[in-house]
Amino acid sequence: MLGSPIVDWQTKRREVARSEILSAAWDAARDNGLAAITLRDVAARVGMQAPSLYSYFDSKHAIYDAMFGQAWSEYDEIEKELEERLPASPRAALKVGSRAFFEFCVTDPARHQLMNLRLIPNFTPSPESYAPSVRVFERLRRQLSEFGVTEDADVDLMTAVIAGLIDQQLANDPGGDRWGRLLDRAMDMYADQVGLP
Amino acid sequence: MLGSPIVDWQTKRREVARSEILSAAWDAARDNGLAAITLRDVAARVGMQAPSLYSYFDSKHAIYDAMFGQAWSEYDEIEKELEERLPASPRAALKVGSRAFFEFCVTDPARHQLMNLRLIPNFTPSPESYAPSVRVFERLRRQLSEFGVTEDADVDLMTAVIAGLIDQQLANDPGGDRWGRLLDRAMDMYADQVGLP
DNA sequence: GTCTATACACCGATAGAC
DNA sequence: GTCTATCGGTGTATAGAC
Repeated sequence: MLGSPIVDWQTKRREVARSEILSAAWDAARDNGLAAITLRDVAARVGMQAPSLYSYFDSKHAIYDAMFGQAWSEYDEIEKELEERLPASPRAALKVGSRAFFEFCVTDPARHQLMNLRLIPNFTPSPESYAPSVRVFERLRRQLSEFGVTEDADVDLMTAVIAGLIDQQLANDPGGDRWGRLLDRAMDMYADQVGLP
Repeated sequence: MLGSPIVDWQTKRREVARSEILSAAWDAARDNGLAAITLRDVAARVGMQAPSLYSYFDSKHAIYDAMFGQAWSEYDEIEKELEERLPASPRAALKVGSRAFFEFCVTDPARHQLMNLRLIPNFTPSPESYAPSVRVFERLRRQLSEFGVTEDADVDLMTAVIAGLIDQQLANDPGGDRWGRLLDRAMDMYADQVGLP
């Protein structure tokens, strides 16, 4: 592959810059809220002028899109590692897995809003950015099926219970654990419902 | 009360205008999304110029605030009527009540975002607008306590289950009923958990 | 009192010089 | 690739007509 290193340098340099921009965007989202991100602020955080961002992203939505993919990819990696040391007991595995997702969402509200809610007007993730979230969901389906839970409705009920605890925690007790401490109990409630041992 | 009719005319006229503005704001929210409301658009819908809105509301946030109070007041009225013909059976009552809230939220996503999520940056409802939502929550507490459910954690679990179904329905199957048809089952699951007959 | 006209600072986005 | 200049739009605010 002669000559390809030069392309790699350029590509890598570009990727580094994109990564720095995304990092600045996350900082801005955590500081002022996801919807309150401004290109001027993000640019200033990386020492650029606002229009220069357009050399790396086609639009503000493209930044949101990359952030969406990044967040789900990050959680996908966490779950991939977690999967190898998951308890054999269905209930214990349910509790460990749901706790991981709960903590991931609750520790960064802006990230959760982007991942799980549709609060950016007219923003729909691109297929590439959507892919890692599909991987996470398919892994959940597979894990549940190994415990004998195969009905779509059963999986939907599971996601609803976890999503509800996360949303209530963030909306009504941010920084606390009023709903977080209900998580294990909620998983037992679900396990009873779908007949898990 | 001589002379008071004049005051009433003025007050009523003002209230009518405020009501029309709010109605236009709801239309705009449903058309373009809650966060995408613009004062110029709202004003145009009621045949005004944008600055004229400041004669009726102190700021855009004041409009959101009034919308928040209006939405919860409306649901408070619905529940007040519903309460008189609630089934005696705890499980049936749970299903009827949760269905009412679910439908109210799902039929108007913009309203749900305003009522239950915190997606408008720096917006916190005023005490007056917050009051009707407290009334709704206290009614739920009272109804549950009549069934013997008195623990705060039990009430929190209930709100989380319903909130989760609503959020998943709106985020992943808007316009459908993929999570809506799980509502009765979820209420049975909850009733089992808290030991309701 | 209510409206129109106008202004300000900021936003996302684009054009074009270098 | 990065900059300056600029566009149309936004929330917000005030001055002043009627």
